[in-house]
Amino acid sequence: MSENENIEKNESRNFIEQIIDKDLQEGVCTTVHTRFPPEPNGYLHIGHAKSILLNYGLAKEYGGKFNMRFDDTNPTKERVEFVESIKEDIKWLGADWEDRLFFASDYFGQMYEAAVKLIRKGKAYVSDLTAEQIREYRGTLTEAGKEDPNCNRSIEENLKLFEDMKNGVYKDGEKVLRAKIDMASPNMNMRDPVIYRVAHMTHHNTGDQWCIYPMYDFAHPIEDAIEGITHSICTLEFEDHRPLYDWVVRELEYENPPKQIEFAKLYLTNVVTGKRYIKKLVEDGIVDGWDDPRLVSIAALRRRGFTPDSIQKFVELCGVSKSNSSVDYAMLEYCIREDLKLSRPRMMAVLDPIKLIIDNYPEGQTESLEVPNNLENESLGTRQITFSRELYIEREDFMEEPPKKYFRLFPGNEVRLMNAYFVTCTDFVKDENGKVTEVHCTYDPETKCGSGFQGRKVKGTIHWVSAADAVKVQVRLYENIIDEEKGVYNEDGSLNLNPNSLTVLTDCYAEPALKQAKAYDSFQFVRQGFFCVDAKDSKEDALVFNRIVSLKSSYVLPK
RNA sequence: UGGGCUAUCGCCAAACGGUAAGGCAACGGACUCUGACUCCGUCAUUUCAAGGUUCGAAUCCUUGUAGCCCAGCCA
Repeated sequence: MSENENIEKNESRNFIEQIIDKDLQEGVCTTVHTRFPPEPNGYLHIGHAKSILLNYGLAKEYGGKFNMRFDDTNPTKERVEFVESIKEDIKWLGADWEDRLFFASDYFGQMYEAAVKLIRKGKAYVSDLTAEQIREYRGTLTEAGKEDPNCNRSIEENLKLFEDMKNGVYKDGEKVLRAKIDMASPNMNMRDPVIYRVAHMTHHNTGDQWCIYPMYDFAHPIEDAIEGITHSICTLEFEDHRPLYDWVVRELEYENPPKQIEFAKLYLTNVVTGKRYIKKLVEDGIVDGWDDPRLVSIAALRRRGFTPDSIQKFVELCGVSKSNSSVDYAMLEYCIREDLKLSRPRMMAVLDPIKLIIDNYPEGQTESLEVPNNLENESLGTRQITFSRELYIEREDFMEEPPKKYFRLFPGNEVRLMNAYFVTCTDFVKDENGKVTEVHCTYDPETKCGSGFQGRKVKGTIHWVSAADAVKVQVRLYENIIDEEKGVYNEDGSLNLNPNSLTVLTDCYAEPALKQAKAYDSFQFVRQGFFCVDAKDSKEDALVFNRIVSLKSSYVLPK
């Protein structure tokens, strides 16, 4: 049992694992069966990933099962488009529901029967009250509610009325079925909650078969019980609903009652997940869709270049608890760097080019150099790159008047061109605006990479691409979409946006091997960061790279 | 101010009456054909506060304080 192994390894177990351990030990259950139950009313984001991976991970850890279930009990909000995108995202994350893909709507018949059972037990009644009246009768946080005038209808009358509801006799809102619990409960959820409402609406799954739909609080425990879910894991805001969840399970007399456990949602600092905010960002043209790489929807993370493994690792690192918290975005960055560091080729690309001319390198001459794709991972093999007289280097790798501790190119200084030769800066050219347009240098043929040259050392190594061979690409740099200084929201409730969240560089040069790159392929651009071919905008002859994350750096260029 | 929940390092998070793990971030230093990586070191005498019980308290008790959630025919 992996469960015992974990205990022996003395790994600290989160509070949910501790509950499950205890349940297993005490025979409350003999297996573990979890589920991820989204309503198909939007796109999944990083917060959902935590829930998905938690539920899936628990099932795997205990040798149990994991179900995929769409909680589609409210046709006004749900669309097939979302069920498809959700399935795609979950598969991509790696959570495998095998053959257990379910819909709450598959159980509408059983839910109807369950409601009838409650009526027969005198535990539910049909109410004529309007929505406003129900609200008034409910009381407030500090005052008890009042009895519904219909709460003492006979069982026969309730049965008839409920059947009429089902048969379309009533218009939307005209009648509801309420559970008969306690109008004076300090828990608002227990004040005779509505469990069925009339809604003449076409359902994405059941079409026009039903005109009454169960409410979440009634439907969810039934769904869990039918599927044999042992541990129904949800987020903190449902804590107050647990007494109702337990009430439904008890009144319906399920044999192996599922247990609801609540955990704290995952929040990331300075990100936007609210549907209405993202909708506005899309409408305002600030982002180019729900999968804009600055967003944290699963689709956006995928497009940005995050990997399922990096997200899995991130979720693990965050842990599971009951305290509301907000995890630093840096933790996510750490996880993706960890994943790509050894697994991706390290290529050279110049994002802000300036020409470097090697005056003592013969005009027209080129040479091919074999370079490893990843010095720390030999299995990635090698590739050929072309060296020539005219190269591009980063503009910030040259300074006319360098500050202290500047190891790069400046007049008289020698640096290493990565994978090639040492060069010494001899001169530079400026245009009429004083902008440097080219840098001149000489190279030392003895210092060739791989020659074993030990004569002297240089402090700086810079990257480059051969001007004649380079492929011109577009690179998009991202920053937090939120301006970190002042937090996510402005005083008026609008988003506090970072105006520099997107930088598009159209004049970048990459080494020719990158021409082969396909959508979602990712690389390290040496000294720059990790980059991923944009799946939406990149074309074979017009490559677009997203910067997934920069490399860490302890050096800041003085400005 | 009715009910429910939560407070442990800048950010996550262990510890379950036996003397504050770990990770991220940060900061030193070593190494380096990436100012990266790696390595080594530093980073809570104290757990929201104040009292109390105990040989011993982050853990138990008392009284406070702060934050989150609940008055949908949403989930």
